[in-house]
Amino acid sequence: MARSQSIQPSNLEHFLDRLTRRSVLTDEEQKAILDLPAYAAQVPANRDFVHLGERVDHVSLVVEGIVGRFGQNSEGERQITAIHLPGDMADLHSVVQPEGTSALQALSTTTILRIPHASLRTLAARFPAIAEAFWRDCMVDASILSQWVVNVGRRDARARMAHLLCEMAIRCGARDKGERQFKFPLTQVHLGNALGLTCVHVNRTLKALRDNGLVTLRGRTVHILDWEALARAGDFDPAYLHADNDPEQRLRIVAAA
Amino acid sequence: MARSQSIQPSNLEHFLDRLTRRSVLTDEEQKAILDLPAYAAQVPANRDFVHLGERVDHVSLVVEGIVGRFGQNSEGERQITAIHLPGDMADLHSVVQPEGTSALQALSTTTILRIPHASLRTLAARFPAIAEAFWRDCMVDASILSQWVVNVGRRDARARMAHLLCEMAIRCGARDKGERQFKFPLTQVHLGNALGLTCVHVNRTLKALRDNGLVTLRGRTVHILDWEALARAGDFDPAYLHADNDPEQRLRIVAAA
DNA sequence: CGCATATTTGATAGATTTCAATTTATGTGG
DNA sequence: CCACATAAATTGAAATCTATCAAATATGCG
Repeated sequence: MARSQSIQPSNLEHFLDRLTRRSVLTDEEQKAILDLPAYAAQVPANRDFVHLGERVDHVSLVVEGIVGRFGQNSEGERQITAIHLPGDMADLHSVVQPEGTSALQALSTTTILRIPHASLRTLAARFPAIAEAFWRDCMVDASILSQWVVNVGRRDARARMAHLLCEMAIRCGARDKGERQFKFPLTQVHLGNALGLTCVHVNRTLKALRDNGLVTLRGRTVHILDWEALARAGDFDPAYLHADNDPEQRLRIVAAA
Repeated sequence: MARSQSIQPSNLEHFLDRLTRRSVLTDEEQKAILDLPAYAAQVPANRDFVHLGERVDHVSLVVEGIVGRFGQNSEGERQITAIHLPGDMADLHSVVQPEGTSALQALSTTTILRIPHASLRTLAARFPAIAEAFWRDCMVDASILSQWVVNVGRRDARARMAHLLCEMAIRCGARDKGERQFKFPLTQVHLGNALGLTCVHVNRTLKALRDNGLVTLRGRTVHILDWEALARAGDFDPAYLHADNDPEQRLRIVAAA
């Protein structure tokens, strides 16, 4: 089982960055977030650390590695519904809705920070602007989820794969022009679970993309050889990620104290 | 174009019901919600009333009819990502994230109430518990969306259809034992857009379900002939709808004023 | 080095789409 | 209430995409 230990909350900074990219928080509010109690845990690849139907009393912040949120059908076949990278709260929604209807799985060796609901709720109650930032953060995830449905429902295997790789490139911060590369340690089984495909077909789809000179996936890293072509193949428009760091776009409903 | 007029906010009661089924609100908070300004509009079937990429300054509450939220691929093929019934706020998320990445379409002749973001934000800022209830409501939608991915990604056409019809039966309140029926005025094209199938295959799938004595869809109403068998065929577990009306399960983080 | 896991490939079956046509409902004006 | 126009539902045949099954090869890890 995953072991826990109390640590300094310095890794909360990454999460705070994520929040302040889209929401406006005062220094006091930001400090309050950094002061949250957090308990680190190592999770080996392919381990489920939140199970289907489990009611949790904490959220899981991804510090290192990759986490998949998933549901499954009656035959136990998994469908990954979200991929969470370092800095993401994998289940922030559980703060207001702790009865879980999906589960969390480490897709690679992962470090998470567990943060008690109780602490987050105290914070949200004391600082309405933090509750607002949490809400907004959940809505960004929902926006991504919504595109996920479009991807799985209305694109063929090639376009699905291209779209996912484009999304991951942006979210992993690989935004340089020309050749981009980023670490992405998923197996082809994981990719199949994410895209609603079998791993055999994932393999063939990747081969086709590789043969076309669009992208290679070797070992644990993705090399994007032709970003324009990949984005076209995947019908990719990054607007839904709300990743542009424009301070003008940041919102705050609640007045500062 | 849809015409607007100011009306009494009595139709907000249905929305308030939806909120208080899962959140705890004081009388004052409830009254504040009912006092929201609202502008009614009629929308004919198949009209888009929020367009892709549009930035809205109001939310749309469904009063009558059925609304679909959708995205689309580069060829304009639509994928419905959520179906909203009377009492649902189709885009409550836009309060904290107004840049839209999906659009709204009337799936049948529909009446909506437009409620300005400004009013909702004032309310959320003044009553943190209302912001919390809004957040929670959005999370219920996200939970449904998550299952939608599982449905489209990991079930065949028959199971997909069965699952959707089960979900709609519950959400339409058709919970009587034995034969259930409910109004569901979608065309087979709409069903295809919801399920990631062509309308031709929708037709064949419905025929198969009908021939098996599970369900019929005639005119604008669904008759469920064998609920158990349909739920089994659709691999349906209603937990994700969070529809059980157990007062014990209602949450409130924020202290009452 | 050797086992376990992951990737790759081939052949075949099955599911879904596409294209095209026909039939059936639905609504509207006379 | 009927005739008409339109939208929706239905059906068939062929093409395409994806899954399934089975096996071989590669890779990583202790």
